[in-house]
Amino acid sequence: MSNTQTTPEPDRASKDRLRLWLRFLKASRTIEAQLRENLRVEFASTLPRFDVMAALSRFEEGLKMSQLSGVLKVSNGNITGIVDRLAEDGLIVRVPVPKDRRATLVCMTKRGREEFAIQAAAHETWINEMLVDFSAQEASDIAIRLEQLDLSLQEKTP
Amino acid sequence: MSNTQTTPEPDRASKDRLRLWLRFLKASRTIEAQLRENLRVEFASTLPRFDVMAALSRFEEGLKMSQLSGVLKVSNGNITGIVDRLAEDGLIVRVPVPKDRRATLVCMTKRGREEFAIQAAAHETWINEMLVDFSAQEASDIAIRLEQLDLSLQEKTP
DNA sequence: AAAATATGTTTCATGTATAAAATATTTATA
DNA sequence: TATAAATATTTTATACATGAAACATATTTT
Repeated sequence: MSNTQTTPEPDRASKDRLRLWLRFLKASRTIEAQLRENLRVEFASTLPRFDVMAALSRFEEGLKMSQLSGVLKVSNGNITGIVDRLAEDGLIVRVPVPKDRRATLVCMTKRGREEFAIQAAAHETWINEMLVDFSAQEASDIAIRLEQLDLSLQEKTP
Repeated sequence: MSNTQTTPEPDRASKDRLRLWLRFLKASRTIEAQLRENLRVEFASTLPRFDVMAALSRFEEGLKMSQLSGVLKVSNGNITGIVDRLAEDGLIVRVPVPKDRRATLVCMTKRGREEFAIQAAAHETWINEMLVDFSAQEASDIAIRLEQLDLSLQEKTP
């Protein structure tokens, strides 16, 4: 007999993990696509714009550009354009940082906060409808499992 | 007493589902970012290119542009550019469809198949390492659960 | 204080991504 | 058989997304 213990089992687990990832990716993309569509149709907005507003809404005192890209884990250059457009729309403002003329602080405007409250409520409703098959318990269980996963992934790439 | 049964429980489940989605998205983005980085560094390629090759490798006889965008669930116009570049690199070819001069069939070249085999093996290894915390059983269980989710999502938006 | 270095942001080149309009061709209809 | 409707793809305009280079400003070193 050939490799009865070393090769078959690792290979099996590897295939199952790959399958898990493919399903994971598919579900994630389906939900994201629906959210994008909803944001576009209902609010003439996009997911990146929503993400930036969501991040800012959690920091009343505002965030610097680099903090924003850090929190959202997107590149620095990317944030510039999104912030430009949100500022044009009067939803956020760039405020100079007193002690550091390199940096700018990005804050929500009153209109931005009002607008985001509306969009966030709609967003939660959309998610709730899409994930209605998951009970509160199951949702909570998997969320915890994913949190562990994310922690282990962070350790691998610091 | 006020809403003891109708409001509190649905609200609780809604919050848990939202939390699940946020964790889901975060994990998905972390893994995707790592895959993108790996593809870029190891093969000077990208995830969309890999996706197109993966789709074509499952259809020996090739796919039409519209079938390709259907399988990958991305827009028609998007596929054009990706296929352009893969064709320039000699990994795929556009073949005219005999009976229909509007359509073109996209097929892998021999070089494309060889290259994809290498990349797919590396891809499986990367995923296996990232998801090593999941046993074969757990991976399989969640994969099935996600398959059900995706089915229910397809029903909602046909 | 001048020079080197580090930090914060934007700009640049390139590659996805979308929806909508344009183009080309096929098929159905009148 | 014209012409209308349907199908297949590309083009266009706009918005993300990245990494790298350019800039501006702060901080540290000598």
